[in-house]
Amino acid sequence: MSQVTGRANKRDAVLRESARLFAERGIEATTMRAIADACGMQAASLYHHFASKDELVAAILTRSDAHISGLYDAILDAPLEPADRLEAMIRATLDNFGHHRDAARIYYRDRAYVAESPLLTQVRDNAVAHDELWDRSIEAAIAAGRISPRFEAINLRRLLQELMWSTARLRGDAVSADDIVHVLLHGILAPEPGRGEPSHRPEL
Amino acid sequence: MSQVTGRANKRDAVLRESARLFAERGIEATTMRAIADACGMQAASLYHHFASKDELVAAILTRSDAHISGLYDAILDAPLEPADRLEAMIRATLDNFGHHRDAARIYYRDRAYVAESPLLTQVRDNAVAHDELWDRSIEAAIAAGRISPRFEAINLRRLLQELMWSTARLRGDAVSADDIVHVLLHGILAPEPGRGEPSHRPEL
DNA sequence: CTAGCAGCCTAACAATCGTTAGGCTACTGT
DNA sequence: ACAGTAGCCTAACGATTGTTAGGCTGCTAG
Repeated sequence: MSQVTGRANKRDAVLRESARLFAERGIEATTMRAIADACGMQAASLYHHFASKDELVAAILTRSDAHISGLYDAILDAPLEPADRLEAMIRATLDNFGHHRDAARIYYRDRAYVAESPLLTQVRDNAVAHDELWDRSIEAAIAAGRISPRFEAINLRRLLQELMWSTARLRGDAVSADDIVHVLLHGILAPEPGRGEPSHRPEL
Repeated sequence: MSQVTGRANKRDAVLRESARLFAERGIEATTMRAIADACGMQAASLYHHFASKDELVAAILTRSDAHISGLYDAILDAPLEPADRLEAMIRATLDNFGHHRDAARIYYRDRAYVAESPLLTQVRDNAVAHDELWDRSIEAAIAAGRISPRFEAINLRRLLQELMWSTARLRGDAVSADDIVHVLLHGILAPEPGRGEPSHRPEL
């Protein structure tokens, strides 16, 4: 049981390289031979680790899904103000990008594939539950008057998701999660009368 | 002599249907046969209108590129305050989504393809010029103190572009351009004293 | 020591890809 | 009236796709 070095590492390498290629070029545009080349092996050898291309994709997305699901569960149990819960969910999503950036990009990019793959029913079911959590959180924040009245709940969820997911395409060190949260929140939170922004004094 | 409606319209139908499929499934994941099916014709018949799949993609992206380039040229010639210029550029980008939503999604999604296609050198050159305009506009707005000091110019351009482009994936009637501008601007503009909601009116 | 199997290889499969060849039909200009 | 051709068709091409078959090598459990 100690000879794990050359064993599980190769499988991880396949996962990592294929995720990178899927994210950059698309699932269907990335051939098994291209993945094998990136891993320094032959295409047929990939099938020693994964039964099919679909299963390889499923392994990438399932791992990321487990991570974000855990984060959402913790938020679900926490007693948070509506606006704080919303910020926590944004930060959880961005944290997932930090750990599974390529998986997030694949999920975001190849949505039609994700919607049709028979191996991703669990991921899709979780996504539905996550969407409902988003909807409830946004509606609560709206009810609490923390969101600009120009937005409707359902459209705002989709807009927020698109905006968040798009940042997974940025290089990890380019823009911090704090910066992204700052952009998103100060656009959707209703301005509080009599209170300026906590961090910076306005200057002109 | 336009008594037959299905004549010259067929080429446009191919452009429209293929753009829709490319945007939803990806260029390489969309086969010529799938495009032909969507147009009610045979795959080989597509080659009567376009010499190759690459040329079909190029026709879609070039048409969109011409539109956005025209909008940018008008902004370039207009005497605008830095923040107003930035808002005008955001609105121009969103306006392009309204007219060429699928093309924008293709350009945004299949970036690796766009970067390599020999038929898209003009589109790529224009994109470089547009990026430089974005950089200059952002730097000017920063110099004028209109942007939160937490952002660096180069990273902010990329962030803004990702955020804008991602909204092309939304249904056209879901979120208005005004709403998107509101989200973006109030996250990046430094708060102005004594004003609740800044409402700029840039003219083109 | 040796049987077994993990891990990789080469070679090849059927299916599908973008594309081409060639033919039919109906309209057009003269 | 008739040649030309736009617009579509069927059939097929070679290349590439995901995948399978079968074999070699070296480590490991008993």
